[in-house]
Amino acid sequence: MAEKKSDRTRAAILAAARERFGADGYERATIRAIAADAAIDPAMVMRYYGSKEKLFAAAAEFDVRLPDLSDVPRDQLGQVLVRHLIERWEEDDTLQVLLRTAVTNEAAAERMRQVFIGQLTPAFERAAVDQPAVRAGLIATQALGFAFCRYILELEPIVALSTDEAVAWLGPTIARYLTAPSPSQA
Amino acid sequence: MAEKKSDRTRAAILAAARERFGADGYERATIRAIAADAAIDPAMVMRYYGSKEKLFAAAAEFDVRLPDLSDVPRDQLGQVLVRHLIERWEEDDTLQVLLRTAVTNEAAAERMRQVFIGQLTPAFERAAVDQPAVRAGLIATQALGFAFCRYILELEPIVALSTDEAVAWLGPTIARYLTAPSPSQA
DNA sequence: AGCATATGCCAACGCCTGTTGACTTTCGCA
DNA sequence: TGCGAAAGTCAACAGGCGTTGGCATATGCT
Repeated sequence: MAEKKSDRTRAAILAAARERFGADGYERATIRAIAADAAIDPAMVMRYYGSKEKLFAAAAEFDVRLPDLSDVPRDQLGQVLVRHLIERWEEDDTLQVLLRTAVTNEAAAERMRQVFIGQLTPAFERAAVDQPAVRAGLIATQALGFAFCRYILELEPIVALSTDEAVAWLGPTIARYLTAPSPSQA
Repeated sequence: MAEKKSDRTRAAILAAARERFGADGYERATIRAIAADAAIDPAMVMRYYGSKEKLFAAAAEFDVRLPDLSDVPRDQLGQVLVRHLIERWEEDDTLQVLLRTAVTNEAAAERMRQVFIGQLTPAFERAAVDQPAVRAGLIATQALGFAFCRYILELEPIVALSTDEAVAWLGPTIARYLTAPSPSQA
């Protein structure tokens, strides 16, 4: 009885929900379509998750899983961080869900803020970085912009980049946002 | 008869449409709400613009209006470009409309691609920049990411930046994307 | 003034949405 | 084998949507 019958249905619903929310955004992803993908009745979605909003909340759970940065050499911080973010991005489509929905859904926006400010800032504090909030914000602009162009807009030159090329291009940017003295020039 | 009565209604509809599309995104911005904002009947919107899609197409017209970059000193390119983009952003909310809608609306996404690849790339070509497409794409990631965090997500540390501070932070990034040799470090 | 045309309003349509409640089937345990 | 609960099905609801066509009003020209 460790695995009940209903658990698999719940999981199927959640997987379908993530796919639809990620592909269509919050409003265009309908309960009916999600249910059809999971091959069950729309009413089951309501029984298991209560409402579309609660289903979304469950589908948008995310942890950026930052590694410990305090023992990384200062001059490799950018590369390490960028590589982690990009790889985290591609192994888990939840961030694509958030990106696609945060634009019109306040709950998604709040969760995104929580990830990028609430999780990045304290990690930077622990790594003894000054002005951790501003730096977290700046890094968010580059990381989210990259994801937006690569996965949502699908700009050809950005889609074409390999992970290594992307790391090589973005690494120095992230590094500078992380370590450069306040408003600086080049 | 240079200015007919209907022209003002058309303009009122377009202004209301821009506001709603920019605030709510494509699907949540309803014809009825736009018409209410413009203080006219929903049927008028159809009469003047034919359909919601065509209204959107009219509301999302945008030109990035890049200045001529060929006579700007190489070491000021980043600052100049960033300042232009940010100021262009804030004087015209059409880009916010695009940003809010490109996520779920293919027409908006296509227009955004046209702006950032179709307008940036040839300008870089004229300024004798090598690999203009990749560089345009990279600059798009940083510019759009900044706008996304500042105007859509409203991340506090990014919202709090003044224009000058933003230029100081992003300028070197854009400059590097514009001039650094291919995949580089530092 | 009188008429044609431009402008605007109203009511309704067909469709799709999230959500609900009642009903049927399946399963696990005594 | 029975019985109760869990799991799944079905049809319908109320409301919002884009869109349409018919009708009233205002406008401008002769």
